[in-house]
Amino acid sequence: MTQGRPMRADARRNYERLLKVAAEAFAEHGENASLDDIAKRAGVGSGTLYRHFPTRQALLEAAYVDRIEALGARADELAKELAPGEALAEWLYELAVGTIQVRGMKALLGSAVTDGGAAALTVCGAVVKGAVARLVVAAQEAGALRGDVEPIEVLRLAHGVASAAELAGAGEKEIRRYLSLLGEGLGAVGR
Amino acid sequence: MTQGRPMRADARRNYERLLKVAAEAFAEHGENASLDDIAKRAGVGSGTLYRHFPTRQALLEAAYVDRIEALGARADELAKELAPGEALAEWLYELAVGTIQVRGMKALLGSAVTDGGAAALTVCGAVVKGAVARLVVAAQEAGALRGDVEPIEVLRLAHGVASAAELAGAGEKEIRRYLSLLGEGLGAVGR
DNA sequence: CACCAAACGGAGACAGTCCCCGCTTACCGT
DNA sequence: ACGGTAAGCGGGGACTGTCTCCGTTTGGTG
Repeated sequence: MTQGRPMRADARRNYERLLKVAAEAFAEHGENASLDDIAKRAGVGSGTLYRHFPTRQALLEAAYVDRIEALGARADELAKELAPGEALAEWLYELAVGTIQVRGMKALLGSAVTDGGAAALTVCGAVVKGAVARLVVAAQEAGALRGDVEPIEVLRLAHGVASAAELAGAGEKEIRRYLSLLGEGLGAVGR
Repeated sequence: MTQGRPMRADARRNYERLLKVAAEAFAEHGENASLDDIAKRAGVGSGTLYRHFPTRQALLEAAYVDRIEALGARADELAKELAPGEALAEWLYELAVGTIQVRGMKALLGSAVTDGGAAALTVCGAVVKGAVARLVVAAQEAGALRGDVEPIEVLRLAHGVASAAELAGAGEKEIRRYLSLLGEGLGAVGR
Protein backbone atom coordinates (compact mmCIF):
# COMPACT_ATOMS: atom_id res chain seq x y z
CA MET A 1 0.00 0.00 0.00
CA THR A 2 2.95 2.34 0.37
CA GLN A 3 4.38 1.95 -3.15
CA GLY A 4 2.42 2.18 -6.36
CA ARG A 5 5.74 1.66 -8.11
CA PRO A 6 9.27 1.74 -6.73
CA MET A 7 10.91 5.14 -6.52
CA ARG A 8 13.03 6.32 -9.37
CA ALA A 9 16.73 5.90 -8.69
CA ASP A 10 17.53 9.60 -8.57
CA ALA A 11 14.52 10.29 -6.37
CA ARG A 12 15.62 7.69 -3.87
CA ARG A 13 19.17 9.08 -3.89
CA ASN A 14 17.94 12.59 -3.16
CA TYR A 15 15.55 11.38 -0.53
CA GLU A 16 18.30 9.68 1.35
CA ARG A 17 20.79 12.51 1.06
CA LEU A 18 18.16 14.88 2.39
CA LEU A 19 17.49 12.65 5.34
CA LYS A 20 21.15 12.41 6.24
CA VAL A 21 21.79 16.12 5.88
CA ALA A 22 18.61 16.96 7.75
CA ALA A 23 19.61 14.86 10.75
CA GLU A 24 22.94 16.70 10.89
CA ALA A 25 21.32 20.08 10.47
CA PHE A 26 18.71 19.52 13.14
CA ALA A 27 21.37 18.26 15.50
CA GLU A 28 23.49 21.29 14.84
CA HIS A 29 20.95 24.11 14.67
CA GLY A 30 17.94 22.72 16.49
CA GLU A 31 14.49 22.13 15.14
CA ASN A 32 14.42 25.46 13.33
CA ALA A 33 17.32 24.78 11.01
CA SER A 34 16.74 26.45 7.66
CA LEU A 35 15.05 24.08 5.24
CA ASP A 36 16.35 25.79 2.14
CA ASP A 37 19.78 25.48 3.65
CA ILE A 38 19.31 21.76 4.15
CA ALA A 39 18.30 21.47 0.53
CA LYS A 40 21.36 23.39 -0.55
CA ARG A 41 23.68 21.29 1.57
CA ALA A 42 22.16 18.15 0.13
CA GLY A 43 22.79 19.52 -3.35
CA VAL A 44 19.15 19.64 -4.40
CA GLY A 45 16.71 22.44 -5.10
CA SER A 46 14.28 23.49 -2.43
CA GLY A 47 11.43 22.28 -4.61
CA THR A 48 12.77 18.75 -4.26
CA LEU A 49 12.91 19.01 -0.51
CA TYR A 50 9.37 20.31 -0.25
CA ARG A 51 8.06 17.63 -2.58
CA HIS A 52 9.53 14.83 -0.50
CA PHE A 53 8.70 16.42 2.83
CA PRO A 54 5.78 18.79 2.64
CA THR A 55 6.23 20.11 6.17
CA ARG A 56 9.03 20.57 8.64
CA GLN A 57 7.33 18.00 10.83
CA ALA A 58 7.48 15.43 8.08
CA LEU A 59 11.20 15.89 7.62
CA LEU A 60 11.84 15.90 11.33
CA GLU A 61 9.93 12.72 11.70
CA ALA A 62 11.65 11.00 8.79
CA ALA A 63 15.06 12.06 10.05
CA TYR A 64 14.50 10.53 13.46
CA VAL A 65 12.36 7.46 12.83
CA ASP A 66 15.23 5.09 13.40
CA ARG A 67 15.99 6.65 16.73
CA ILE A 68 12.35 6.48 17.72
CA GLU A 69 12.12 2.89 16.68
CA ALA A 70 15.17 2.10 18.76
CA LEU A 71 13.33 3.62 21.68
CA GLY A 72 10.38 1.38 20.97
CA ALA A 73 12.59 -1.70 20.91
CA ARG A 74 14.33 -0.56 24.07
CA ALA A 75 11.00 -0.71 25.88
CA ASP A 76 10.73 -4.43 25.31
CA GLU A 77 14.33 -5.03 26.28
CA LEU A 78 13.79 -3.24 29.56
CA ALA A 79 10.57 -5.11 30.15
CA LYS A 80 12.54 -8.35 30.07
CA GLU A 81 15.45 -7.21 32.19
CA LEU A 82 13.74 -5.33 34.97
CA ALA A 83 10.72 -5.41 37.23
CA PRO A 84 7.75 -3.65 35.60
CA GLY A 85 7.98 -0.52 37.72
CA GLU A 86 11.70 -0.19 37.16
CA ALA A 87 11.36 -0.80 33.47
CA LEU A 88 8.85 2.00 33.09
CA ALA A 89 10.95 4.37 35.15
CA GLU A 90 14.11 3.62 33.23
CA TRP A 91 12.38 3.92 29.89
CA LEU A 92 10.88 7.27 30.79
CA TYR A 93 14.33 8.36 31.83
CA GLU A 94 15.82 7.39 28.49
CA LEU A 95 12.95 9.09 26.72
CA ALA A 96 13.57 12.26 28.67
CA VAL A 97 17.28 12.18 27.96
CA GLY A 98 16.52 11.90 24.25
CA THR A 99 13.99 14.69 24.49
CA ILE A 100 16.52 17.04 25.93
CA GLN A 101 19.81 16.03 24.39
CA VAL A 102 18.85 15.30 20.83
CA ARG A 103 18.01 18.69 19.45
CA GLY A 104 14.84 18.67 17.43
CA MET A 105 13.47 15.59 19.12
CA LYS A 106 11.48 17.56 21.66
CA ALA A 107 9.25 19.08 19.02
CA LEU A 108 8.78 15.70 17.46
CA LEU A 109 7.85 13.91 20.65
CA GLY A 110 5.75 16.83 21.73
CA SER A 111 3.60 16.58 18.65
CA ALA A 112 3.44 12.81 19.03
CA VAL A 113 1.81 13.30 22.38
CA THR A 114 -0.72 15.92 21.42
CA ASP A 115 -4.38 15.26 21.60
CA GLY A 116 -6.06 15.76 18.22
CA GLY A 117 -6.36 13.35 15.34
CA ALA A 118 -3.75 14.43 12.81
CA ALA A 119 -0.67 13.91 14.93
CA ALA A 120 -1.99 10.59 16.15
CA LEU A 121 -1.26 8.89 12.87
CA THR A 122 2.45 9.61 12.71
CA VAL A 123 4.85 6.72 12.99
CA CYS A 124 6.56 8.30 15.95
CA GLY A 125 3.33 8.79 17.77
CA ALA A 126 2.30 5.19 17.20
CA VAL A 127 5.62 3.69 18.28
CA VAL A 128 6.00 5.78 21.39
CA LYS A 129 2.41 5.41 22.45
CA GLY A 130 2.58 1.67 21.90
CA ALA A 131 5.73 1.31 23.96
CA VAL A 132 4.47 3.34 26.87
CA ALA A 133 1.16 1.52 26.86
CA ARG A 134 2.87 -1.85 27.29
CA LEU A 135 5.08 -0.62 30.08
CA VAL A 136 2.32 1.19 31.89
CA VAL A 137 -0.09 -1.72 31.86
CA ALA A 138 2.60 -4.07 33.13
CA ALA A 139 3.54 -1.67 35.90
CA GLN A 140 -0.06 -1.25 36.91
CA GLU A 141 -0.61 -5.01 37.06
CA ALA A 142 2.44 -5.27 39.26
CA GLY A 143 1.01 -2.59 41.51
CA ALA A 144 3.96 -0.28 40.92
CA LEU A 145 1.87 2.41 39.32
CA ARG A 146 -1.46 3.81 40.33
CA GLY A 147 -4.23 2.26 38.35
CA ASP A 148 -6.18 5.36 37.46
CA VAL A 149 -3.82 6.88 34.96
CA GLU A 150 -3.82 6.45 31.22
CA PRO A 151 -0.59 5.62 29.39
CA ILE A 152 -0.87 8.80 27.38
CA GLU A 153 -1.08 10.78 30.58
CA VAL A 154 2.11 9.24 31.85
CA LEU A 155 3.73 10.13 28.57
CA ARG A 156 2.57 13.70 28.70
CA LEU A 157 3.68 14.17 32.26
CA ALA A 158 7.08 12.71 31.50
CA HIS A 159 7.37 15.03 28.55
CA GLY A 160 6.41 17.95 30.71
CA VAL A 161 8.92 16.98 33.33
CA ALA A 162 11.60 16.66 30.69
CA SER A 163 10.79 20.20 29.61
CA ALA A 164 11.06 21.30 33.20
CA ALA A 165 14.46 19.68 33.48
CA GLU A 166 15.52 21.35 30.26
CA LEU A 167 14.56 24.73 31.68
CA ALA A 168 16.95 24.00 34.50
CA GLY A 169 19.73 23.47 32.00
CA ALA A 170 19.65 19.98 33.31
CA GLY A 171 22.17 17.20 33.13
CA GLU A 172 21.23 13.57 33.56
CA LYS A 173 21.23 13.83 37.32
CA GLU A 174 18.52 16.47 37.32
CA ILE A 175 16.41 14.48 34.91
CA ARG A 176 16.52 11.50 37.26
CA ARG A 177 15.65 13.69 40.17
CA TYR A 178 12.72 15.38 38.49
CA LEU A 179 11.32 12.08 37.30
CA SER A 180 11.58 10.60 40.75
CA LEU A 181 9.81 13.63 42.17
CA LEU A 182 7.03 12.95 39.72
CA GLY A 183 6.96 9.31 40.76
CA GLU A 184 6.91 9.90 44.48
CA GLY A 185 4.88 13.08 44.46
CA LEU A 186 5.67 16.45 45.93
CA GLY A 187 3.26 16.00 48.78
CA ALA A 188 5.09 13.10 50.37
CA VAL A 189 7.06 14.10 53.40
CA GLY A 190 10.83 14.60 52.99
CA ARG A 191 13.00 11.68 51.89
CA MET B 1 17.90 54.77 39.12
CA THR B 2 15.32 54.05 36.45
CA GLN B 3 14.81 57.59 35.15
CA GLY B 4 17.59 60.01 34.30
CA ARG B 5 14.86 62.38 33.22
CA PRO B 6 11.14 61.90 32.69
CA MET B 7 10.12 60.56 29.29
CA ARG B 8 9.14 62.98 26.61
CA ALA B 9 5.38 63.23 26.20
CA ASP B 10 5.24 61.72 22.71
CA ALA B 11 7.57 58.94 23.76
CA ARG B 12 5.36 58.01 26.68
CA ARG B 13 2.28 58.08 24.47
CA ASN B 14 3.85 55.73 21.95
CA TYR B 15 5.17 53.48 24.67
CA GLU B 16 1.73 53.02 26.09
CA ARG B 17 -0.03 52.55 22.80
CA LEU B 18 2.51 49.88 21.91
CA LEU B 19 1.91 48.08 25.17
CA LYS B 20 -1.82 48.07 24.69
CA VAL B 21 -1.68 46.91 21.10
CA ALA B 22 0.95 44.31 21.92
CA ALA B 23 -1.19 42.73 24.62
CA GLU B 24 -4.04 42.42 22.13
CA ALA B 25 -1.80 41.06 19.41
CA PHE B 26 -0.17 38.46 21.63
CA ALA B 27 -3.57 37.40 22.90
CA GLU B 28 -4.83 37.05 19.37
CA HIS B 29 -1.88 35.54 17.54
CA GLY B 30 0.22 34.00 20.27
CA GLU B 31 3.75 34.82 21.22
CA ASN B 32 4.89 35.00 17.61
CA ALA B 33 2.67 37.87 16.57
CA SER B 34 4.41 40.02 14.00
CA LEU B 35 6.28 42.88 15.65
CA ASP B 36 6.19 45.13 12.62
CA ASP B 37 2.49 44.54 12.54
CA ILE B 38 2.15 45.58 16.15
CA ALA B 39 4.06 48.75 15.35
CA LYS B 40 1.81 49.45 12.39
CA ARG B 41 -1.35 48.87 14.40
CA ALA B 42 -0.07 51.21 17.07
CA GLY B 43 0.54 53.82 14.39
CA VAL B 44 4.30 54.04 14.92
CA GLY B 45 7.30 53.07 12.84
CA SER B 46 9.04 49.80 13.55
CA GLY B 47 12.11 51.71 14.63
CA THR B 48 10.13 53.16 17.50
CA LEU B 49 9.01 49.74 18.63
CA TYR B 50 12.50 48.33 18.56
CA ARG B 51 13.90 51.30 20.43
CA HIS B 52 11.45 50.90 23.28
CA PHE B 53 11.60 47.12 23.33
CA PRO B 54 14.83 45.76 21.93
CA THR B 55 13.65 42.15 21.97
CA ARG B 56 10.41 40.26 21.69
CA GLN B 57 10.93 39.11 25.27
CA ALA B 58 11.11 42.69 26.48
CA LEU B 59 7.81 43.56 24.86
CA LEU B 60 6.18 40.38 26.06
CA GLU B 61 7.30 41.07 29.56
CA ALA B 62 6.20 44.69 29.51
CA ALA B 63 2.82 43.74 28.09
CA TYR B 64 2.12 41.28 30.86
CA VAL B 65 3.77 42.77 33.95
CA ASP B 66 0.49 43.80 35.47
CA ARG B 67 -0.90 40.32 35.11
CA ILE B 68 2.23 38.85 36.63
CA GLU B 69 2.10 41.26 39.50
CA ALA B 70 -1.51 40.32 40.12
CA LEU B 71 -0.32 36.74 40.36
CA GLY B 72 2.26 37.78 42.91
CA ALA B 73 -0.35 39.55 44.99
CA ARG B 74 -2.69 36.59 44.67
CA ALA B 75 -0.08 34.44 46.38
CA ASP B 76 -0.33 36.50 49.55
CA GLU B 77 -4.10 36.55 49.43
CA LEU B 78 -4.20 32.78 49.20
CA ALA B 79 -1.65 32.45 51.98
CA LYS B 80 -4.07 34.28 54.27
CA GLU B 81 -7.21 32.45 53.24
CA LEU B 82 -6.06 28.86 53.08
CA ALA B 83 -3.85 26.34 54.82
CA PRO B 84 -0.27 26.49 53.47
CA GLY B 85 -0.53 23.32 51.42
CA GLU B 86 -3.83 24.37 49.87
CA ALA B 87 -2.57 27.83 49.17
CA LEU B 88 0.41 26.51 47.24
CA ALA B 89 -1.73 24.05 45.31
CA GLU B 90 -4.30 26.65 44.39
CA TRP B 91 -1.68 29.17 43.36
CA LEU B 92 0.09 26.68 41.14
CA TYR B 93 -3.26 25.93 39.60
CA GLU B 94 -3.90 29.54 38.83
CA LEU B 95 -0.40 29.87 37.45
CA ALA B 96 -0.97 26.90 35.18
CA VAL B 97 -4.27 28.25 33.96
CA GLY B 98 -2.57 31.50 33.06
CA THR B 99 0.26 29.64 31.38
CA ILE B 100 -2.12 27.82 29.11
CA GLN B 101 -4.96 30.20 28.54
CA VAL B 102 -3.20 33.50 28.13
CA ARG B 103 -1.42 33.11 24.85
CA GLY B 104 2.13 34.35 25.01
CA MET B 105 2.39 33.92 28.74
CA LYS B 106 3.91 30.47 28.49
CA ALA B 107 7.03 31.75 26.80
CA LEU B 108 7.31 34.50 29.35
CA LEU B 109 6.97 32.27 32.37
CA GLY B 110 9.18 29.68 30.77
CA SER B 111 12.02 32.13 30.46
CA ALA B 112 11.38 33.37 33.98
CA VAL B 113 12.08 29.90 35.24
CA THR B 114 15.21 29.20 33.27
CA ASP B 115 18.50 28.64 34.93
CA GLY B 116 21.04 31.14 33.56
CA GLY B 117 21.79 34.63 34.72
CA ALA B 118 20.20 36.89 32.12
CA ALA B 119 16.62 35.80 32.57
CA ALA B 120 16.97 35.86 36.33
CA LEU B 121 16.90 39.64 36.43
CA THR B 122 13.55 40.16 34.75
CA VAL B 123 10.70 41.57 36.75
CA CYS B 124 8.52 38.59 35.99
CA GLY B 125 11.16 36.16 37.12
CA ALA B 126 11.63 38.02 40.37
CA VAL B 127 7.94 38.32 41.18
CA VAL B 128 7.08 34.73 40.38
CA LYS B 129 10.09 33.29 42.12
CA GLY B 130 9.41 35.41 45.16
CA ALA B 131 5.80 34.31 45.35
CA VAL B 132 6.53 30.63 44.99
CA ALA B 133 9.32 30.81 47.51
CA ARG B 134 6.99 32.20 50.17
CA LEU B 135 4.33 29.60 49.52
CA VAL B 136 6.75 26.70 49.34
CA VAL B 137 8.51 27.53 52.57
CA ALA B 138 5.20 27.91 54.38
CA ALA B 139 3.96 24.60 53.02
CA GLN B 140 7.15 22.88 54.03
CA GLU B 141 6.94 24.26 57.55
CA ALA B 142 3.40 22.97 57.77
CA GLY B 143 4.59 19.56 56.61
CA ALA B 144 2.40 19.65 53.53
CA LEU B 145 5.30 19.53 51.13
CA ARG B 146 8.42 17.40 51.19
CA GLY B 147 11.32 19.32 52.61
CA ASP B 148 13.95 18.45 50.07
CA VAL B 149 12.69 20.46 47.13
CA GLU B 150 13.67 23.94 46.14
CA PRO B 151 10.99 26.51 45.30
CA ILE B 152 12.40 26.89 41.82
CA GLU B 153 12.05 23.16 41.30
CA VAL B 154 8.40 23.29 42.25
CA LEU B 155 7.95 26.11 39.79
CA ARG B 156 9.66 24.24 37.00
CA LEU B 157 7.69 21.09 37.59
CA ALA B 158 4.44 23.02 37.66
CA HIS B 159 5.40 24.69 34.42
CA GLY B 160 6.22 21.33 32.91
CA VAL B 161 2.94 19.90 34.05
CA ALA B 162 1.10 22.86 32.59
CA SER B 163 2.81 22.15 29.28
CA ALA B 164 1.73 18.54 29.58
CA ALA B 165 -1.84 19.62 30.16
CA GLU B 166 -1.62 21.94 27.20
CA LEU B 167 -0.51 19.07 24.99
CA ALA B 168 -3.69 17.32 26.01
CA GLY B 169 -5.69 20.27 24.76
CA ALA B 170 -6.63 20.59 28.36
CA GLY B 171 -9.43 22.41 30.05
CA GLU B 172 -9.34 23.40 33.68
CA LYS B 173 -10.35 19.96 34.84
CA GLU B 174 -7.31 18.33 33.27
CA ILE B 175 -5.01 20.94 34.72
CA ARG B 176 -6.32 20.16 38.20
CA ARG B 177 -5.91 16.47 37.58
CA TYR B 178 -2.37 16.71 36.28
CA LEU B 179 -1.31 18.92 39.15
CA SER B 180 -2.78 16.55 41.67
CA LEU B 181 -0.96 13.67 40.00
CA LEU B 182 2.22 15.65 40.49
CA GLY B 183 1.32 16.25 44.11
CA GLU B 184 0.45 12.69 44.97
CA GLY B 185 2.95 10.98 42.72
CA LEU B 186 2.39 8.39 40.05
CA GLY B 187 3.77 5.64 42.20
CA ALA B 188 1.04 5.82 44.82
CA VAL B 189 -1.51 3.08 44.47
CA GLY B 190 -4.86 3.91 42.84
CA ARG B 191 -7.23 6.44 44.36
C1' DC C 1 10.95 81.77 20.21
C1' DA C 2 15.02 79.48 18.98
C1' DC C 3 17.67 75.74 19.66
C1' DC C 4 18.98 70.85 20.06
C1' DA C 5 18.85 66.49 21.95
C1' DA C 6 15.48 63.15 22.05
C1' DA C 7 12.45 60.63 19.52
C1' DC C 8 10.38 59.33 15.25
C1' DG C 9 9.48 56.48 11.01
C1' DG C 10 9.96 53.88 7.17
C1' DA C 11 13.03 52.36 3.50
C1' DG C 12 15.83 48.69 2.82
C1' DA C 13 19.13 44.72 3.79
C1' DC C 14 18.65 40.27 5.11
C1' DA C 15 16.80 35.62 6.13
C1' DG C 16 13.40 32.18 5.85
C1' DT C 17 9.30 29.67 3.69
C1' DC C 18 7.06 27.75 0.05
C1' DC C 19 5.13 27.49 -4.76
C1' DC C 20 5.30 27.25 -9.58
C1' DC C 21 6.48 25.71 -13.99
C1' DG C 22 9.89 24.98 -17.81
C1' DC C 23 13.58 21.64 -18.22
C1' DT C 24 15.97 17.14 -17.52
C1' DT C 25 16.39 12.30 -17.17
C1' DA C 26 15.47 7.49 -15.71
C1' DC C 27 12.87 3.95 -17.20
C1' DC C 28 10.24 1.37 -20.18
C1' DG C 29 8.62 -0.78 -24.77
C1' DT C 30 10.09 -1.78 -29.11
C1' DA D 1 20.26 0.89 -29.24
C1' DC D 2 16.92 4.27 -29.01
C1' DG D 3 13.05 7.23 -28.69
C1' DG D 4 8.82 8.76 -25.95
C1' DT D 5 6.96 10.06 -21.73
C1' DA D 6 5.84 10.96 -17.21
C1' DA D 7 8.30 11.35 -12.90
C1' DG D 8 11.25 14.19 -10.93
C1' DC D 9 14.30 18.29 -10.68
C1' DG D 10 15.60 22.99 -9.36
C1' DG D 11 15.91 27.62 -8.71
C1' DG D 12 13.66 31.98 -9.54
C1' DG D 13 10.54 34.75 -7.22
C1' DA D 14 6.54 36.24 -4.26
C1' DC D 15 5.75 36.78 0.30
C1' DT D 16 6.33 37.50 5.34
C1' DG D 17 8.97 38.73 9.15
C1' DT D 18 13.11 40.90 11.67
C1' DC D 19 15.95 44.59 12.78
C1' DT D 20 19.04 48.70 11.56
C1' DC D 21 20.28 52.99 9.90
C1' DC D 22 19.89 57.71 9.26
C1' DG D 23 17.50 61.93 7.56
C1' DT D 24 13.58 64.39 9.54
C1' DT D 25 10.46 66.07 13.06
C1' DT D 26 9.23 67.74 17.63
C1' DG D 27 8.83 68.58 22.70
C1' DG D 28 10.89 70.96 26.24
C1' DT D 29 13.74 74.16 27.90
C1' DG D 30 16.61 78.75 28.72
